[in-house]
Amino acid sequence: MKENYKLPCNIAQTLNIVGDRWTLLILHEILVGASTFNEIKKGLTGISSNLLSDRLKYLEQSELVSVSLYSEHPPRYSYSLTESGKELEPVFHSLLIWGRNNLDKCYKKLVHEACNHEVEQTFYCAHCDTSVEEEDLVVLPVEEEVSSRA
Amino acid sequence: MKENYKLPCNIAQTLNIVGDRWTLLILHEILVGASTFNEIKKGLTGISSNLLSDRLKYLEQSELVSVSLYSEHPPRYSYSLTESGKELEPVFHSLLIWGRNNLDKCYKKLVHEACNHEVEQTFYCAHCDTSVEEEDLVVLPVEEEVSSRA
DNA sequence: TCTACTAGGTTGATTTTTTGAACTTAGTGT
DNA sequence: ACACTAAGTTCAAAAAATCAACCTAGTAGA
Repeated sequence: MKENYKLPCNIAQTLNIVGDRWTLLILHEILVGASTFNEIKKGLTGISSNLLSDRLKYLEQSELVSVSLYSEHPPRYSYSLTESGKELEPVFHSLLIWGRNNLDKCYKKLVHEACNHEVEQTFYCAHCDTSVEEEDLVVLPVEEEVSSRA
Repeated sequence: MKENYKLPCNIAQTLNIVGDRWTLLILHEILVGASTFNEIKKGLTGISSNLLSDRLKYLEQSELVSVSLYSEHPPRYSYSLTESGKELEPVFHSLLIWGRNNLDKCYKKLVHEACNHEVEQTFYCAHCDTSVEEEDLVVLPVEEEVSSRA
């Protein structure tokens, strides 16, 4: 396995998997419905076949994408996201919202289906059953889960 | 300006700014407190001086980072995030949470400071004053804001 | 049957990015 | 005077991405 960033940080390690050029966009394309090689390629103007092919292989190996052969003769493949892949949705949403608020030209917005109004991101603490603001969050080291169970 | 991805998509356009190798990690490093060139460089094992220098210039030009000369003689600069830069915090949080749930080896977790329990991401609709689940969200095109004000 | 076309890629050359190491300039500390 | 730090710059080499052409297998039409 390649090891781009050698930093003891979730973000760096996550970016080692999804941070390469085109990778997040490929995953997003599959998330929004593209399922065959050419559908993905058509959705991503400018990507080359060999790169898409390489990335799909890497993503399959990383278990973010699963591939199924839906026709043996001729061979036809269908790409879909695994659970891990689907869990990237909040990442896409946060990038979309950032773009909405900060890009000169933005294309999409994220709305509450029921009322058609735009939403914000927040955090929820299941333990306190309350919503938590950015400023009440802390990033803590994970120490092999010793103390958190005691 | 460079134009990597030519796609009509917030995510692609956002990644045109922050999607280059090392860029998100540089922003994150500044977010968590690094302020001088060498502090940033020390936090990011493996980055080379010229790349860090290039990225900082690009980020300044993109108005995600602001630079101030805090000593004229010798010249010493201090880097900090602009409002746009700080708004990337939810992106970092969502990457951190993804890593927490999906990496083999993870280093950090995001907790509610008051109770020390981990939080989840949700969305909040100000109009309905309610929290909205992933499945009740839709991505809609932004059309020069004609209909949404009427 | 011949031709064109689609899906799903592979191959190889060229170009662009990154890395890596050395060097610079200006000042500090001993 | 000498070593050392901050904040970079310069240039060569290596790695990654782009681009265009090619390939295999099948399908559709004339």
